[in-house]
Amino acid sequence: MNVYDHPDLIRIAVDCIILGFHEDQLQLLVIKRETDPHKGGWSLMGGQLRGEESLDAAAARVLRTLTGLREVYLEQFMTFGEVDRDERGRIVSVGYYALVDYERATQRLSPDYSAHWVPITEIPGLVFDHNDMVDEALTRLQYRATHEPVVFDLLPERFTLNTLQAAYASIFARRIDAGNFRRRLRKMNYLERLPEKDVTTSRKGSYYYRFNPELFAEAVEAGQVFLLKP
Amino acid sequence: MNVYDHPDLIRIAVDCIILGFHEDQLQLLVIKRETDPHKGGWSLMGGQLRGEESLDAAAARVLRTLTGLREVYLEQFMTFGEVDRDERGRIVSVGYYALVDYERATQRLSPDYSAHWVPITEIPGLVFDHNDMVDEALTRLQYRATHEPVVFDLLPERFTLNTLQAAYASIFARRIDAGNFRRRLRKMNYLERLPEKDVTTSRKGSYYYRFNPELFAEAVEAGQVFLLKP
DNA sequence: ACATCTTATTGTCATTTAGACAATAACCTT
DNA sequence: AAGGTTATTGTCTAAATGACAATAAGATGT
Repeated sequence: MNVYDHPDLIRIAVDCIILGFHEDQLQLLVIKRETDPHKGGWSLMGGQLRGEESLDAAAARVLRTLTGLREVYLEQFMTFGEVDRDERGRIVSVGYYALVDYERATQRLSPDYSAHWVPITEIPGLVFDHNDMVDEALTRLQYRATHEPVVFDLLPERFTLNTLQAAYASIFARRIDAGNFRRRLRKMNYLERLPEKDVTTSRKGSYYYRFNPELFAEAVEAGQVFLLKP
Repeated sequence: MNVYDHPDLIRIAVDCIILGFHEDQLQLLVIKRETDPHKGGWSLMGGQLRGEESLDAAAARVLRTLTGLREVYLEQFMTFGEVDRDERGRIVSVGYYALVDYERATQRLSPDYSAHWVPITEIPGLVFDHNDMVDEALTRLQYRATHEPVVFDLLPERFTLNTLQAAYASIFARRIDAGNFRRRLRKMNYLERLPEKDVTTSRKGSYYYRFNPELFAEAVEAGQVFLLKP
């Protein structure tokens, strides 16, 4: 049976705002539409919900199809249901955003969708209501990043505090005072300083750090909350 | 055509967490199911999404059907899509919560659904995943109430600061220091003190206040933000 | 009439946090 | 050894927070 045989039925889709961090900038992964309408237009990666999978599973599948990644941070943020949002018919779309490691995602990227990373400051016009989706996703990310340790999902296992600062600066689109930022970080004893240094950016080099989930769980257990304003 | 003829198709519904404020307590409006499954069980008010209406419109319709109210604060907070969340078949449900004036809603309440208010501290077992929905809605309300002036939608036009404090206390399920709370309120010049007093609770009586949306708009224009932590 | 009670309302104070900025430290280059 | 660059820590002021005390405004009872 083809869903197009029943035009009065409403279909459900899932769209993914896939975010990475590269060159001190938050980056969005977009694909190029292969079919009409809007053939050749920039689009988010999405897919129709299947009968046997949950919404979360559908979002994970869509993400996996494009990037090959599993076990990625995915958060549902909003569902879009305007009647005319998609000229192909009535499609309600559940929006998810994903936080991925840029390098890992780029390595395994499927060649089937003409995917490209675009810096968050230069998002092009996207098809349908996808620009609205991106805006909503970023708003939610800003909230989440201040209350939960999700930024680390954007970074590789080892990162410098400068990189962390740059990630926050990009998420909130504002400059951050390094001194004050580090003062707050110093209270988080689940940030482990590693012996190695990154010497690519300066002669002095800056220490690598690592987010320790076990230590964080202990801190939460002890009543400590993650709070990192920009 | 009957949707049941196509079991592999997924239906979309909208469920409303309708909240009011009464006797110093946040209250939830629940209905009694008239049909199986779970006939006689407590449920949220919901309804299926129609082809010609948006999600927001569907939520407004569902709310209006039960309470007769229009122009109510409604916010979509989460969509629920577990495969087995509803034994009637595959139904994805978009959750909205509504903030209503308890008295107004109670007056116009439809008699068709055996609706009842239950205090938020004594939510009974609800059908399907409706208890999860309520939890999520309250979490979102807590966030929204600290960042936007939505509490006033729960109160009548005129209210005392004690009532306002009680509303916050109930939303956040914790006691609030009256002195500190009022100090923060004093900075909000869009809270108009009226000449009348409420003398039902004390001999001294406490002034009625009113939220002035125009003044608030001006304050926002001037860069002021609403922020009211519990 | 006056002390008294209850509740509303404002004030005080110690502690913490935010934001701007200066000072030091580490390390490489010349 | 000097100088330059960046990482890292420290200082200081203003503002916010939280706990609590103090005052004010009526009405009531004697």
